[in-house]
Amino acid sequence: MKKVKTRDRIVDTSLHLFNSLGEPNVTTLLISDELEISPGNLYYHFKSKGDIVEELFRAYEADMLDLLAVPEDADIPLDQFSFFLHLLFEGVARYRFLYQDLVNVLSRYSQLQQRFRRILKKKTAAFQSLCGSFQRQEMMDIEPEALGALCEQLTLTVCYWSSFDTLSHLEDRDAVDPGRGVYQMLHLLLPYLREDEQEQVKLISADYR
Amino acid sequence: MKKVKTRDRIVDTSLHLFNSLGEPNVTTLLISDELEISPGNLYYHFKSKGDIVEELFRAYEADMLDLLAVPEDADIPLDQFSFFLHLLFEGVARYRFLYQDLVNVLSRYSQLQQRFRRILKKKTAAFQSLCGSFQRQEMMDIEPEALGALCEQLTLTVCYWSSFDTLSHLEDRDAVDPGRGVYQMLHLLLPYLREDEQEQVKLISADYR
DNA sequence: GTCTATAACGGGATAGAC
DNA sequence: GTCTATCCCGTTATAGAC
Repeated sequence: MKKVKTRDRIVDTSLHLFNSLGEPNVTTLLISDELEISPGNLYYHFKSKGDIVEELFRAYEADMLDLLAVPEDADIPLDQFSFFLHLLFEGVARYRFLYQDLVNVLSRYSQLQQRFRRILKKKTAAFQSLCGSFQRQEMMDIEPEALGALCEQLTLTVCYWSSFDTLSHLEDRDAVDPGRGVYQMLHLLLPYLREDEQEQVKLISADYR
Repeated sequence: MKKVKTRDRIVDTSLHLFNSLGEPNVTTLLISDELEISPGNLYYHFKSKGDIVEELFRAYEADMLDLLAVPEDADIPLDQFSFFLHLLFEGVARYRFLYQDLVNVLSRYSQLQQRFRRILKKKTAAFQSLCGSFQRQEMMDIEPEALGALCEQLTLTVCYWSSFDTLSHLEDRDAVDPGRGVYQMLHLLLPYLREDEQEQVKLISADYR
């Protein structure tokens, strides 16, 4: 029964507040209030608000780089792919505050820009390699040009789907369902799959509906 | 040679600054500075910064509602459709500050939320009707479920493409090219079109590449 | 490690002269 | 309509006691 360190509580609470209220709307005072500690105490652990954001970003970055290390020439089956999508959406949803006010956040913490872009590139590259795997397995048939557009579209959707979904369908910003995102992603892929695989994806995606 | 009214200059300059720096980063002082008028003068014309945003939003809303009034049962040819997309992207790009920090902006100017959502719905509905037209003309073949996913995807892309594109490819936030967005949209539609129409879209989209 | 108090700053907005 | 001066407030961050 170890006591949770204050530093860690600050990180957790900040993430939660950032996600539900938007990072710009969360003041250091609000964070310390929520934790029932003094503002001074918060600044003992982090020398600035930016440092909290930085720490959260580092965690996001680590999660993503880990997840996106897709083996270049493995045969990925469709169900494993949809599991991958699921993890991807969960990872993004966990740090959705980054996406909700992207331009603002990246402009105020400019050291994150490059790193963010690097992750974006990795996402597109991962989709390229996954589609490559599908093509080698003869599960997919797509022209090179359409492939480029598709992979960009998949990346866009990973980034923005949850914001879009929240905006257009829900009030409660704390309720996030990665499922609908996965469903949408699978539907992007669908038209380029062979008959059998289309059926398989329809079955998988029915669960996510 | 009529002199441009200060009020209008405030609106124009604000829009420009909002778009290139992000609305939260633009202070009323910066706006008045840029115009070489006093802050007090700005507040003579608008009683708050929010009122400037409100006015800009009203213009965006009017543009969109006008554009999205798609005739329900007309036969829309593909080239007209791509022209429509072009206008749509231009309209969004002109007010892109709204999208760049959407959650933040809508949370601070909450009276815009409903109206924003209404426009979003209209966009999806417009795509539904356009696809309906394509189906009636036997240019398109798509199952009802895939159609729903497609129209949501088109709406998502209209909203976020330009932010995404700027983020992933460009440094200069003032340079916006609606073409790449149109290209991406056409590629979403492509797999559901009949042979002949696919060729036609490929030709159209080649211009936008 | 944690607190209280407060400094320092910036941004939105107003008052009142011209 | 436009200006200058100023107020008010919220937010970040620090100093120094406990």
